[in-house]
Amino acid sequence: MTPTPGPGGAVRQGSLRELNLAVVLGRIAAAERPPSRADLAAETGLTRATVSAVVEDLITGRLVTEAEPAPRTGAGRPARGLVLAGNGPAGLGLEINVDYLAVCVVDLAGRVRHHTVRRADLRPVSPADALHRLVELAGQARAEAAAQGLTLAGAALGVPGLVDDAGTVRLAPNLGWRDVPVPTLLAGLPPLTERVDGVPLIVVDNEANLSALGELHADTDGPSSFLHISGEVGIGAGIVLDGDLFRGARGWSGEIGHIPVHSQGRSCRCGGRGCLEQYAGQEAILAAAGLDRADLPADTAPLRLAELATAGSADALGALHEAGTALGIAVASVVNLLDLDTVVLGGGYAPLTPWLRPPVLDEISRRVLTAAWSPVTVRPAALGADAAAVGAAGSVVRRIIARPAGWLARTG
Amino acid sequence: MTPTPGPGGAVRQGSLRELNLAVVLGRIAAAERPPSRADLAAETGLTRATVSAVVEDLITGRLVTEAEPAPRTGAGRPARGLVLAGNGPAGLGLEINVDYLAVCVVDLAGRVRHHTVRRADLRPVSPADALHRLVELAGQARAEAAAQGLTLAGAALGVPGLVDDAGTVRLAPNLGWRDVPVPTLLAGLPPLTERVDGVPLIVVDNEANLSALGELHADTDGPSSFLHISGEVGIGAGIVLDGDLFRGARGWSGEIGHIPVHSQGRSCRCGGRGCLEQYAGQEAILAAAGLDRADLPADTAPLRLAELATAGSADALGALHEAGTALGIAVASVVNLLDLDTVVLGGGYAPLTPWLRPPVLDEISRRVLTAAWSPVTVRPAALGADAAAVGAAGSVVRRIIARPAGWLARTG
DNA sequence: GCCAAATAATTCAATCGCTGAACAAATAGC
DNA sequence: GCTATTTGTTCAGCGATTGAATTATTTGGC
Repeated sequence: MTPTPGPGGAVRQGSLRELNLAVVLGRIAAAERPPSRADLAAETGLTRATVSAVVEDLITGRLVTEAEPAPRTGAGRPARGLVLAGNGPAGLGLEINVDYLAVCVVDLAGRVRHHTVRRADLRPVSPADALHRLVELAGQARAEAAAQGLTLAGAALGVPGLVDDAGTVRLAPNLGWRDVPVPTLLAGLPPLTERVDGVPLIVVDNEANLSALGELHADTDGPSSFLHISGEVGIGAGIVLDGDLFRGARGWSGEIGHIPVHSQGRSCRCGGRGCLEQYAGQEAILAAAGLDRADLPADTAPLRLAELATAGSADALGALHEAGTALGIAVASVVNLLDLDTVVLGGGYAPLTPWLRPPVLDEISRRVLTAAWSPVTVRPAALGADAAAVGAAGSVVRRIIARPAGWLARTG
Repeated sequence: MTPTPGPGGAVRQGSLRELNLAVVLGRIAAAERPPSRADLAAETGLTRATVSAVVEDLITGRLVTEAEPAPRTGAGRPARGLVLAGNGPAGLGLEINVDYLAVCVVDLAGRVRHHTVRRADLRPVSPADALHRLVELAGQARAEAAAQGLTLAGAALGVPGLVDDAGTVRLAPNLGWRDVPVPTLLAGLPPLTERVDGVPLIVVDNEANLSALGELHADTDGPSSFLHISGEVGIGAGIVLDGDLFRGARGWSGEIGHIPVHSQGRSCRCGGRGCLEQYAGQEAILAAAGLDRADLPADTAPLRLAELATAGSADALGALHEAGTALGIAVASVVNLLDLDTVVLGGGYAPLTPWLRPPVLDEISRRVLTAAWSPVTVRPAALGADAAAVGAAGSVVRRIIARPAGWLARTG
């Protein structure tokens, strides 16, 4: 959210306009109903004159448009409502996962304008090949966006693994990737090689992080600080603090899967014992429920489990209780450490929330000292399985809203 | 660090100067050697003319002074170095702990200008009485500060417990406090009742948080993101991210003492089992080392343990190893979650670092996946036992440096 | 149906703070 | 003693915000 001033942090004369562009646009984006220029002036403390000038810049830059049906209130000249433009810049979101590729386009207002999921087992496919297929989908998405009058302002790619600052995937165990230099592999493959505002068009990030951002985006009046847990084969968490993703010193935050929950329990491939993943990872739950993982694709497993649990299968219920307890122990540690009041169960956990929530809440109320004063909410994610793609596209849009000056400078 | 613009986040004409005052003052505070106006202009990108104007404001506001011995380099007119003033505003730091009261005064440059510790067992003393004694010490500190030409610009009080936004101590188990409304009790007790800049003069915060801030303050060229762990009777952690204390949704972050490390282990008063505190808390370590807690005051216990360990006592070494392992398990979870690269052992842990560090590092390298690529540093805190008081005073000073306009508006 | 009150948005001179260039100050080296 | 060099200040110019006045557009009362 913090707009970046000039080099060295100093605020130049021109930064003033840049900052106010961001403030006004941010208000328009966050508003419940389309605000008028006068509303914005009252909210921000700026003069109506200034707001008018700022809004004019935003309108000519295709970031904002006037809403036709102005909200009427009483006497006086009717206000003209301002909304985020639906024909300006848009974000391209990409996702590579174990058994599908996803691409989507999200406009400034957060609406998903295009969405494609292509199922394919990507484990036997080489990284270069997988990226090649993805670029093909991206090309279609770009054409579709153009047809809708949108201009892609950037792209973000989510992968289920650790990504460093340069965009190299250091390790994606479930995909079998190791030290894959995504930007290099994408070089020469249009349409993702351009640069926008000095920044490469494409940003690579962890899937769990982007899913958390997607949640923030999807539920705009939800809390701005929460823990989002993606339950896939591995377990990843995205930490959103004050409306911003917390990435850690090197962008590797949220590795929650190896928090020890049963210290003398099953040994884990990480070298520790009793890691969360051994009890609440997808394979562990399926095994405990007596299901064979080979029988069903990873993305249908949670739904199958939910069916069984609804039908009253003792094995399934027991497996979910055990998983929920383990999850609760880990979540309690996180809540104690960060004092968050909302936990979102995402990815494969979302459809299982009815069964996971009770044991999770149970462990929290037992272990979190402050839970007595202010309760912790545990709820399912608003977005579905491919939240990461939507979150990726949303992160692009988000950056434009936080710093509109960069976009405006491009178009002139 | 982020200076607060006007209401609604808007940047008014005058905010420009406010922001640049903060930028320039921040640079002077962070510089290795006294920078000249020209240096600041080069660093920040502002004009020398602007920097001169800003610096003039800072000098007349007694925040900055010109250093006499200017650092010479080559030809040309000699620069005049700028340093934080030693005769301007200062922060008052207060601490109430189980067996002592502490008061200190820290000037803008971070120098401790006054420091008093009064030993007393405060468990049998009523909160009102304890605060009364503290106010007495604060009065002496204020007189002392005035004698040195300093003006107290605010005060912060650290307590070993949970504090809410209003400054009420919700729970301080080791002190026996529950729902103690500190600001109310202090009302009517000068010299801590005034208001500065609309904010009450005194701020109450958790001791572990303030100790972490003290560490940030004491080691200015250290990293700006770290985990600071205070090992007292309870175990508290302060999380510093990017030079700012992370407080959580309600200010109750850092409750690390009840992370489960041995799930089927000793049952804890919190209701869980195998909590960290049961293995690495001061009482647990002493018991494991075969020492009777009643024999020695809490604040000398760590030193006694260090003596025994140095002398090669098998009991002491075993106790420290067990504590270090438990601590390592918990710290590994935190590092996995937040991706921090530095862990500071503070409070009672500081003198025990030589024995705690190896098992902690051992658990980290075993459990933290990313530790292979970038190692985690574990080191003792720079400040001693009453780091909280210094950190409290430092937090006051820190606020002035981050937002000098407030102070300047007071003095005119 | 017409006028007054009310609210929204724009226009314009004034002002505040930064910029850029010219200038004064102070020192090292030749 | 003179020149090159760097620091810090002065001053006109300019961009962005401000505040008041003006225009635009509707509701409500007579």
